[in-house]
Amino acid sequence: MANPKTFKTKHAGNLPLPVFFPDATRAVLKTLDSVDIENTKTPGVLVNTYHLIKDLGKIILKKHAGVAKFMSWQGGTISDSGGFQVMSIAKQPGSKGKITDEAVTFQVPGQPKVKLTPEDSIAFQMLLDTDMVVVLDDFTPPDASYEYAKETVERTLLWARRSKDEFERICKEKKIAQEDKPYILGVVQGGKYQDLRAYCAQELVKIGFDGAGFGGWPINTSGSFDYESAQTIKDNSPKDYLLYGLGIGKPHEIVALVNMGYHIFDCVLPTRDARHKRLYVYNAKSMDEINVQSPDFYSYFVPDKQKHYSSPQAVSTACDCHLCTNYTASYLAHLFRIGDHTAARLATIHNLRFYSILMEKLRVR
RNA sequence: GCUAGGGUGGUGGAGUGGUCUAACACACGAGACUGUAAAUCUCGCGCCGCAAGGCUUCGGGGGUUCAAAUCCCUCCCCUAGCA
Repeated sequence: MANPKTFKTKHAGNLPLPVFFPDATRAVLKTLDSVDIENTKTPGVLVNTYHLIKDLGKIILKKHAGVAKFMSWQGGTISDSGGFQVMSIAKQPGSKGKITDEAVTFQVPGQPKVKLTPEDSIAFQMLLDTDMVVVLDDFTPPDASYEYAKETVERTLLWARRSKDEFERICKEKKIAQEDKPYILGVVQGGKYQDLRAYCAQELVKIGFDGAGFGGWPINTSGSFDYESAQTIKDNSPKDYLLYGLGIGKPHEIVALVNMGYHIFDCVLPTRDARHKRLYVYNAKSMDEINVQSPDFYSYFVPDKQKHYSSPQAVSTACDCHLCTNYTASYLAHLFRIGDHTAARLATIHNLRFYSILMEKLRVR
């Protein structure tokens, strides 16, 4: 039982770990197409069960042999279960969403009501034909009481067992060979309560998964990153487990978790920040000088500032992305100021390349 | 030169006697964003001050009034039309 070194994919072979998969929630990475994503040396993307079940539907998917082919994507894919939407939609104050042991119901005004059971989520993810499927989980809110956190853990475990059963049932029904099965990930809830985290992780191991996800909100109520829970999950997982920081995170947080032994990450930050005019830049003059283990290895660069209006420099000389090799910071500032969508595209490309460089640097340790 | 309409903050533009540092918007500045209901949201934006608060503004000058961006006189400037 050795530490995993690669992530097996259907379309891109074995990807060296660790990996960061940005979020193409609705089978598109906002502002980019699949060729753009590939050019940022991004190895894979995450898609979302709740959003695709609502927007895409099973019938369309069946004609396209999986979401990767549908979006003409050559890299790896992971599907999220809809577990995050249990928190971001169903548990929002005023939401008409409902969570029971049987299922979660999402209701966003103006959008179709979606009811999702753990079995539905797995079945749809198998239809998406991704390289890793994730069990539906009951998200522990960051401010949850011990009693409520325990309730979410128990429901998460209940759903995990049902998800695993459904997974095996479908694999058998479709006669999927052992080596062709996608990875299936259990998700650890429990919030800040370490005994609940440990219990949840241990029970998931008994059910039998390929890896464990650090679930819930990774930032505690005082605003700092919850490394303690990450460590507890690591300590209660088998050596050969894939460890996945769900929705994580900022570059220095990823570095810390990779150092801890985590392998897989996804996050909206690089793409959303890019659209919000925040670019990540290495504090280095060239790619070779980047040292991601140093405390302040990166900074934010906000192009839409008067001081950059006439800058003839590239955003970063330590970056080989489409933006940095072809355009000046001044031109990017101009595109943002006039509100042209090309600005968001170029910034997104840049931030994705920042993250792919980060993971490259973390691989050659 | 005559006639008419105008001159308000970094910009566009409200306001036509008191509750005006002056709506709203843009621009500018600061911040947030973590398994995407987010190409979004929050805050600031005359000057001094941490704040309470104080001070100064509506082309220039003068006047009327308890009170003027708002009314009157005059000068300067802009736009359109006519000479």
